[in-house]
Amino acid sequence: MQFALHGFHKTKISEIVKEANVTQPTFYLYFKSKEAVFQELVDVFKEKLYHHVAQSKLPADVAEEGVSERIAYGLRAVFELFQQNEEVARIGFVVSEEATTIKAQMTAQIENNLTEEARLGYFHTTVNFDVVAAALVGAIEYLAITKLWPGSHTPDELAEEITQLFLHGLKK
Amino acid sequence: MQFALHGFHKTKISEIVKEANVTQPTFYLYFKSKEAVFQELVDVFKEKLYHHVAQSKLPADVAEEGVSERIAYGLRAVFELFQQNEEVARIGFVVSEEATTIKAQMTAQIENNLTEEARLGYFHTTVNFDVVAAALVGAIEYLAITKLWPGSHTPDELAEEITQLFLHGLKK
Amino acid sequence: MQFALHGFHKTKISEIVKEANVTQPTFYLYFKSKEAVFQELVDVFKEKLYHHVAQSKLPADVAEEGVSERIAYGLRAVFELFQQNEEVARIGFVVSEEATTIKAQMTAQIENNLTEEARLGYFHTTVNFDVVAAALVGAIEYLAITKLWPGSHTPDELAEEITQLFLHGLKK
Amino acid sequence: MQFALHGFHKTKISEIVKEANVTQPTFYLYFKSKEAVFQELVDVFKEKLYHHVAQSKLPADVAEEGVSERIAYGLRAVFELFQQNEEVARIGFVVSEEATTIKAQMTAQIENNLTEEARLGYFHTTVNFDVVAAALVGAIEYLAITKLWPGSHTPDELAEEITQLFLHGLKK
DNA sequence: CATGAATGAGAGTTCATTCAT
DNA sequence: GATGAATGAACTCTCATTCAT
Repeated sequence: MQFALHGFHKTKISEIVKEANVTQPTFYLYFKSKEAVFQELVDVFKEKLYHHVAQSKLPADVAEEGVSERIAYGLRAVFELFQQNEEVARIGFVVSEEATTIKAQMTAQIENNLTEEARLGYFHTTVNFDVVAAALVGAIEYLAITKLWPGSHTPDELAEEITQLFLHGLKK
Repeated sequence: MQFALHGFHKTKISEIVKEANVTQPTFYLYFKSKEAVFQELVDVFKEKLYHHVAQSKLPADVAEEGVSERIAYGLRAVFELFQQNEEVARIGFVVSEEATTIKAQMTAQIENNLTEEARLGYFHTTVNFDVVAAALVGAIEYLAITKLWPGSHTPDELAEEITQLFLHGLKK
Repeated sequence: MQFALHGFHKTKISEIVKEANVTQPTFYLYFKSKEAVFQELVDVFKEKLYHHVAQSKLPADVAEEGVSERIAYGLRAVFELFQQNEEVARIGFVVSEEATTIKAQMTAQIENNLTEEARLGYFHTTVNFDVVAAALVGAIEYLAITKLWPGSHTPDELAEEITQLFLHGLKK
Repeated sequence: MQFALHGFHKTKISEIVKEANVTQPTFYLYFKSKEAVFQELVDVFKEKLYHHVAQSKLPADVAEEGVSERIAYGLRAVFELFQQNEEVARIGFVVSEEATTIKAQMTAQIENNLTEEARLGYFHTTVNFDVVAAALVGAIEYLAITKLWPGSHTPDELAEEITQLFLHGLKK
């Protein structure tokens, strides 16, 4: 899909329809406008993302030793969603203007989770969780772009690495 | 600057000149083309970034206990650069097409530094440094956008938090 | 065609399309650019001219009394080409910048022919054939403009007159 | 002078003033408009041409054997004018729109002279003098462009060649 | 007298969008 | 339901021309 590759402005209707082997008027038979298709794609992603995130919560009574697993699980789920819906994720998470909002929401949710878990005593509290959450979201985005979508790393690998890093750090 | 806010395509010469209270031909008195101004801004940022990064390297003979300091120092330097050159950084690091390349180079450099330091025995080697480096760059970008530029956090705070996080992790 | 009348610069797309009763974008539906259309017209003329000139050569074994005929034939062919393709000829031979080159090539070819024929002893050799060739090309151009295209003279008449003049001169 | 090289439309005021080492407002101190300068140059040429032509008439009682001389003399005078005033001649005789009119007038004058001389019995009357006159004017223009201004031939050489050609032709 | 700085008017071009068929 | 053909509106850019100083 052209939008995912070139963003909104560089994507021309003429190219979209050429790729789809239809004519321009046909496009307007199915979509109200260029903006509308784009928005629809963003909405599809949002739908998927929210549905996914809602389902990816592990039960609340996870034991201490399960925290790492829980985090890895959630990350893997996100990366898998991104992998299986690359185009739509690229649009909704990277190139659209709404991406800002979407990422903000995701950040808030992560911050919540972390705070909750910290309250349960799993983490030390020398860092601010809003910063950590933002760092995580930024990391996820850039890893998707540079490691996941090019195919050099699997969701599993990335989830493991990031979990390890964010839980234990680099220091020996 | 309009470019920093809206990117290249949504930024119209007509808006730029309206903001500057001049007419369109005046723009072309000072700049060769829309593309040229944009590229010049990107170049200015690149220049600053490379110069900065080159200077922010601590001496190689830093003692073990200095590693944390070294990393915090480097991060603070980057965040300060971003803060003092918000517009140009936004353009060069976020909205330009060259941003991809610029971030890739920065990632490579960070990976190098980390690998070197790991060889000196400062870090454990259970994570891949290319992933860590990418995670760091992604984190930096998103923290700049959501915490630094809105003004809620200082370069110092962000550098401290991120150093803490990346060195020691969240786990108690 | 506006180009033939006003040349490249004074011809505006807005006028072309007004003449054709369409809007400006329609122009770009059929032509790549203003420059491209113009060049295409020049190329069409060049193609025609070269093809014509190549074909208008009489056999080499023409008898002495045939030389006059040969020249008249060649001239008539050129004038006919100009008459039947007035617009394109005007563009390619008169108003385009490439016209200089095109006329230079034609001059060279005529010079060749004359030199060859002189070597066969048909002409006296008290004139330089490069000057004669240039004179002929200049004459052809200006006669086309002032006598042929306005319709006051036919290709045949012009060819006869010029042949007569260039072979025998005015002197009694 | 830029006009002579590039014609009216491709010549920019900005280039003219750069060449003259003055600023654009200064230009408008001395000339009313771009068009006005151009027209002034054309007028200068016209003035020179008419003055010249008026003076270049040999006495009417020239003897038979003087006709050739008379023609050569007139041609040489024209070529000399063109050589000594290349820029202005290029403008007035080649690139301006008025050139058409100027050449037409010159053609008419030449036709007159020829007709007169023919009436005196110097020429045979198997050619139409309007065609001959046009051919001569066309030849003069193109010879000036290709032989005189590039410097390969002198006015004298060109005048001799053309006189020879137009009086006696090529035929042995 | 000369100029630095600016502009009105208009050029070519592009693109999302829509009729008539 | 689908399209060939067309367009309104907007864009970047240029250039002859003119103020305020």
